[in-house]
Amino acid sequence: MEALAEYFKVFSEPNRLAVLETLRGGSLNVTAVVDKTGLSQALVSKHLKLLTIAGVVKRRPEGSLVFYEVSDKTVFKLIGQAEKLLLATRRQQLDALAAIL
Amino acid sequence: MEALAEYFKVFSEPNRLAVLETLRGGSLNVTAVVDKTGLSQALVSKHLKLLTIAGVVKRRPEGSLVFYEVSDKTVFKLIGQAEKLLLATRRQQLDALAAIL
DNA sequence: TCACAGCATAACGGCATCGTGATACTGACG
DNA sequence: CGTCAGTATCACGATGCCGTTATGCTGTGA
Repeated sequence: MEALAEYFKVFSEPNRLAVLETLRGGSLNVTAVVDKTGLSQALVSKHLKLLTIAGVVKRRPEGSLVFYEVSDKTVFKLIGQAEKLLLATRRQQLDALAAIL
Repeated sequence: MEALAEYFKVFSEPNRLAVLETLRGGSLNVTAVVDKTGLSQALVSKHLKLLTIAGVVKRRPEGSLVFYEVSDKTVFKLIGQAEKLLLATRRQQLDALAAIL
C-alpha cells in the first residue's frame, strides 16, 4: 500500500538512518545529534522533523533545549532484520555467481 | 550505512511493493505481473529489473517467457514487521493525541 | 531589556527517479 | 523467412527530495 511504502521511505536515506542510529542509546538534544553525526544543524532538524511526523521519534522540549527519542525501540529490530536480509541476499548473489564460474 | 538505506529504498515505492506482492504465491512471468497489477508493461519491467539487481528477485527465462520469483521469502517477514510497526506507531500517535484532548 | 545559544524554517539549485510512449530485441511457430 | 507475442530499453517531461545558506523564533541569563 501507499502508507507502507512511505514508511519504508523513512529509512531509505543514509543521513536519516545515521540520525536515528544516534538515538539508539537514549534521548539526545539536537546539538548532540549534530555533533555525533557531523551533519549540518539545518539538515539534522529537517530529518528529525520527518522522523517525528513519521512517528518514529518523539520530540520533548526541555527548557531551551529540545530532546528527541525513539518512540518504539522495535524499529531497531526492523533495521537489524533488514541488515540481516541484505547480507543473506549478497551471499546468495555471490553463490549464484560462483555457480556460473 | 549507505547500503542499508539503498536496500530500504527498494521497498519505498508503492508500485514496486505491489509487484513484489504479486510474487508472494510463487513465480510469475512478466505479463502475469502486468495483469495482476494493472501497471504498464514498461513500468513492470523496470521495477522487476530493479528488484533483480537488488537481489530481492530472481530472473528465470523459460522459452520466450521470463519468470520472476522472490529469491528469499524472508523479505515478506520484513514487510510484515514493517506493517506491524507502522500500525503500532499509528496507535501510539492516536494515544498521544488522546492524552492531550 | 539585550544578547546569545539552540532550534526551526524558507528559499533555492541540483539531482535522482517515477511513469509514459515509442522502439528494439528475441524466441516460437507457421 | 516473416510475423507475432513477450520482454527490455530509450528518451523524455515531471515531480520530489536532498543539502545548503540565510534568516526567524524562543527561551535563558546577565
